[in-house]
Amino acid sequence: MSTGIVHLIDDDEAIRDALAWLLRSHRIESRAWDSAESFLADYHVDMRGCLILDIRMSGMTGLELFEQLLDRGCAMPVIFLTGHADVPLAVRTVKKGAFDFLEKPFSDGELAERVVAALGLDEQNHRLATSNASIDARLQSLTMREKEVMKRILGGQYNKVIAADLQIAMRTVEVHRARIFEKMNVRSAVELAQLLAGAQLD
Amino acid sequence: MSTGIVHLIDDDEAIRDALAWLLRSHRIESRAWDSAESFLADYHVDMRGCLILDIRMSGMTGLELFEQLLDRGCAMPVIFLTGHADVPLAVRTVKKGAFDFLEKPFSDGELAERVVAALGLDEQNHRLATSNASIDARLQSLTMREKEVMKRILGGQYNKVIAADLQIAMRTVEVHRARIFEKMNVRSAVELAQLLAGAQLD
DNA sequence: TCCGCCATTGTGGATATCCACAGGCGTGGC
DNA sequence: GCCACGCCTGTGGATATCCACAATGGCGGA
Repeated sequence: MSTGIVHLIDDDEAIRDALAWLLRSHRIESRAWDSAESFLADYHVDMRGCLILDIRMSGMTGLELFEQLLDRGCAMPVIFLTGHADVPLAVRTVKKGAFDFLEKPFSDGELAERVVAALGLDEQNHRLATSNASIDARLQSLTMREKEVMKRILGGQYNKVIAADLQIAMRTVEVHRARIFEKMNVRSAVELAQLLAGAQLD
Repeated sequence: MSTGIVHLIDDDEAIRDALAWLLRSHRIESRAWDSAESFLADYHVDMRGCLILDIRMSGMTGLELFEQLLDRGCAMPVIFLTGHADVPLAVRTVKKGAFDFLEKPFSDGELAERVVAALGLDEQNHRLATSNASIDARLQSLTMREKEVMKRILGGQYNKVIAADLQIAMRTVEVHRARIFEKMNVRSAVELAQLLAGAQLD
């Protein structure tokens, strides 16, 4: 069960109503916004779901909104609606990370299918982000010295070598190592390497 | 210095000549093919460079060629040329991995810029593939038992636990472990984990 | 001034690993 | 029949790690 909804952003009320109705008939919850500005005013990075953007709106365009969202670290998938065939624009936008482009007119089923896929991707991104945030928090809890030791542990160095490298006693390295494993919630250097390898951190 | 060239695939001789001339004026080497079929007949997975495909050709189309190449594990970037604005098609193809779409008419500089970027990506992909192939070869050299032991080493298990798990002596695990490290060219479990984490294997 | 935390160093001892050497059994290929 | 290889087990011993406990000094905040 997804906790995301579809954000409908279009300055044309008739379009918003039609889209909301269409999605409702597929049991998909949505929220309508009459401008990019009003959406941005309420936007926060923890928002879930996906966006349906008309590419051309008065005021801030769909593209400008998309750029803003990228800048703010938004991970929600974005589906563009366009009535004008502009291949270079579509290609450029998709390569920048837009989820999809839909050219009007399109069938109800087609839109619903894309939306379902987009919400699925949002769910997946959310799980990944949650996992990464947990790992990142653990990393933030390490002291500077612990980070220096951890870097060398991950480089495959023995405690004796780390001690020589940092000009401290091997016993000190042993203490740091134990603290690092405790804070990162792992039991060995291998587990630590695997944990960080599976994460995509900032 | 890239060892890749630009493969020009178009059934229109005038287009091929014009493109070749344009690229030559930018000191970019190219090879022309008058059909998708003729290119495929000569294609092999070790080919380097990038492709410029006209999307509509008599016989096998550019799209059909692209699908064939994906099936054959081709990693060379593909730039599509099209005279017809078809947003859904362009979006679908780019999401499948096409490097770019260029709509006619386009400027010389624009094409050259895309080609240079595509050749750069090919270079990067090649380095990655070479590294992965080396790692894969080392993995292939492991015996079945060694693979079983390695899996558990990477899972963070101690030798004593692996021994109990596989119903063999701990000394046996020690021997396998040493052989694994020798074949994979690492000195510790951490190095092994890092090696495999950095690789994208089949 | 006191307290908590970080960084450091140490003792003692158990467990895990690495290295070298040695040998047996089963299987498949020549 | 012989040989090579994989898998297995073992001895001996050195090195690396983990765990528990203990202590000191510096620093920053209350």
